[in-house]
Amino acid sequence: MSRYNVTETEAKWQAEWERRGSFRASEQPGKPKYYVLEMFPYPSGRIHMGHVRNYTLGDVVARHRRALGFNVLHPMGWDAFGLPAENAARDSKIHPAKWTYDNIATMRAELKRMGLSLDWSRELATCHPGYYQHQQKLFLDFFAAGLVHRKEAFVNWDPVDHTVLANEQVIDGKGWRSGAPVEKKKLAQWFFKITDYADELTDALEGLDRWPEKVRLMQENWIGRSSGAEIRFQIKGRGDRITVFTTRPDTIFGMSFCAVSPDHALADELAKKDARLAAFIAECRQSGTSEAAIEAQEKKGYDTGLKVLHPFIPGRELPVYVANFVLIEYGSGAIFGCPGHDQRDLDFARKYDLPVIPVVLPPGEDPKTFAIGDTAYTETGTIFNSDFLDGLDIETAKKEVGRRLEAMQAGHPTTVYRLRDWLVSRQRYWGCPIPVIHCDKCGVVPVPDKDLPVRLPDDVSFDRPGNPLDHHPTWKHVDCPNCGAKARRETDTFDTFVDSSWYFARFCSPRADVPVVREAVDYWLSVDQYIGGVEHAILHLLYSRFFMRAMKRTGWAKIEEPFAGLFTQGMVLHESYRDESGKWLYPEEVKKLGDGGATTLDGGKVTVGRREVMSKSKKNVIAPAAIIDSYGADTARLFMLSDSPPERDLEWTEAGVEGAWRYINRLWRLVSEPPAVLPAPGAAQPKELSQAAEQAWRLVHKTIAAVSESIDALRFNVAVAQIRTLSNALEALTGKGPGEAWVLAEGLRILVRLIGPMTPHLAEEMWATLGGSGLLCDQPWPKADPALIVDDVVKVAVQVNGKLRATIDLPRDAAEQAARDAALGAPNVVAAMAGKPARKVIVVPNRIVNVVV
RNA sequence: GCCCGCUUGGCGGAAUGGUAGACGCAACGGACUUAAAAUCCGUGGGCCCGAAAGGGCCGUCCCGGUUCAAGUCCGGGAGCGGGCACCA
Repeated sequence: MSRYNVTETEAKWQAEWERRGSFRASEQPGKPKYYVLEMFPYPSGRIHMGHVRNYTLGDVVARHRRALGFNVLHPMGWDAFGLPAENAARDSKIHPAKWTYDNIATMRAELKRMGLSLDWSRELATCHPGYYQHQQKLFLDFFAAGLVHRKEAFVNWDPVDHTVLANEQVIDGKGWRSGAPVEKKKLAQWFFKITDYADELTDALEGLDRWPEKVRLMQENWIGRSSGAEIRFQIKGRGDRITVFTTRPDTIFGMSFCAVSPDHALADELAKKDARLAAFIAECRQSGTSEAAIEAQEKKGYDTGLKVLHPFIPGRELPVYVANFVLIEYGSGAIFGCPGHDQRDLDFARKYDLPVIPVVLPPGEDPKTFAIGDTAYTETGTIFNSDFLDGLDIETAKKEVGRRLEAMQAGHPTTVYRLRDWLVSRQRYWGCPIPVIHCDKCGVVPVPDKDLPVRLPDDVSFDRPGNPLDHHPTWKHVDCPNCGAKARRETDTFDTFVDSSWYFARFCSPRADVPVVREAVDYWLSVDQYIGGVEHAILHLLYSRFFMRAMKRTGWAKIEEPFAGLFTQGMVLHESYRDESGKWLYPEEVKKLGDGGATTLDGGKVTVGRREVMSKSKKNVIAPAAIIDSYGADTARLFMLSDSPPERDLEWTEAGVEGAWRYINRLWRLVSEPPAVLPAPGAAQPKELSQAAEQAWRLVHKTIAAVSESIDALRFNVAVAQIRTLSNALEALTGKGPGEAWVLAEGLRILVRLIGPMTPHLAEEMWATLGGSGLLCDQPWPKADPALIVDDVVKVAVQVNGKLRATIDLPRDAAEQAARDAALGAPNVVAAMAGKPARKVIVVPNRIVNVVV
């Protein structure tokens, strides 16, 4: 028996595809294009199962679209800048570039063994000057267009490591590596003005109808548009005002205090003359920003002694506090407090004994007796205790207050956003240098285009904490391009999210000496199907949407939305194992028992943990390379596609892999050792088909239709099930009856094309064995014969009072009367009706008859 | 706290409001084999009646509703998971 030789076969076809350049893409005006993209990997060292799943999903789409006649672009690259390379440099004395390029070489080789239909000629790495020089150019264009600014901002500062930390790197208020309490420090940083697009980025979400609803919602919440009013309160005895943002201007008559953030300019000013206030502010800055810290933290305030005047109540003065719960980043960094209708304000008012005046009356409450207890009232109601607002509903009152504030020039309706400008400066070496120069005379001077790229120096050391670019003896010292005086290079590099915000555009013209070639991006973009993990639902996908708009503004593209279709795949899970001492064990270090338990290889006790995301720390990882070594890429691909719907998490199981492996061998046996001699391609269809052959032939066509639909909807697990149903039926053909050998041969030739996107190597091999000409990957997608996908006789269910009582055979599209008569004549139906007359009979053609008695 | 999603056999999962459990995994019974692996055939939601053929009742997290008909639609609740979070 000829066993399927995976290793040889897969290598053979991979070489053949590469030799022919089967998946090279080029612009072909007039041909419909299709751009399939999976989120490019970070070169961490090895390919992991998450990658395998991601790229397999994308490859099915790419190969299917190719077969449908689309001009497909399916590229691959490397998100190659980032911190792990610097850590490796520090810990193992390997240069970040070497570490990164070595990893890329390893991972590229691993990826190539998966048989992906990628255009490798377009490969790019973001750490290559050939990529990042164009990023620098884009930055300069954005800068010139006013989309970039430099400003002082509070950042997380690690006083031990001497570096800024991202929010994600602050755990419980402490630096993730040093463990030192993080300080909020004001530093000059570079920002992209993503907030300029806050409205547009929100509004355009609605048009992204091929994005998951969930991701659109997350982005909407993240941008956090909320409308309300700005109110400017006059400070008593001073010329200036405090500007406050509120979503509840209707509760203005319930106001009992004003509060500003400890980081507010007014607090700063007052602290200069008030040591106790200065101490209070310092204390506020100390305390952590973590969830737990906030939860535990009490509302605290410091009475500045200042008073503000109520805009609508002459003579009413209200105290001004500096309060720890007011955020400088949101709104104007100041609030008015209405304790009756805001829980935080209520907590604060109770602590400092401030008045609580209810101004929204819940429906059915008596205005004379209604009072606020420990819970602020935030629901709907009627305004009272509020002069000219009395009796109005909340929405009307908001409008009225807005109108009056405007008339008094004391405020106006406005919209604020949770979204903040994107801080892109990082005090890191392994990133794209920000191409500006600081000159004492000229200020910030952009690096002239002719001096690009600003290259990273190779000779850096990592033996000191902080930014190696800053420590470099010569790199930062340059002459001002403007005045020629001694000046200093910017030593910050870009956040790596900048690199990934436009790589999909660079893929359209990856070797161009400009960031992108307009004809190429105009032809290929937007990405028709983008596939990746949901963990990028906000940052990467939002930044890319901003970048596309910025590129349009600067003339590099004509569209706003980079990704027309988005699919977020589930994660790959595996059981975890621990031995008696609690040490994590790799799956290959345990022996599985039949009852779901496990032992160590020498019989020791093992605790089987729940299935969770594969992670190195828990050792519940399976190396893709090992799976490909023993089962081949097609097996891994088939298992991942068939076991779970792609959007859900997938549990990796040895048994499931075995199942996929068995199926591949079974298909191969059917093709290599068919039960009868198979007619060559093109043989005419026999005039007569046995009943079995006829049925199988109909199933072939039904399967074409069903699989096409399933793949189109990315329901690959269903597509695989449908193909298996077909192969089960073809397998049952003996090849002896009239036409059976022909149906078997033609059915297999179609089956091979249907499974081609999923198990491409096996499909090529079967195609060749079946005498197909050319490569399978160049074959068009099969077409279903509409006449064959409907049966002449259909099974119709018969219900009595909604309960199934019989199944009857009827000619397709039988007349209603005929269906009714047949249904009422079925013995079980007669019995179930127990002699009662049918009150009503519902006939759904070709499906069901329901008799109501 | 706010927002969102999910819940179907032992397991992964199928099912345009129309025969719940396709397809597979694990399991069990059998064939082949000295034996095992591989392979092949068969059984498979629960309970009940029947020797069998077959039939009955219950069943898609819980409670209620709409409908001739609900896993699917609507209202309420529980559990699990995710996102955001002192956002005024």
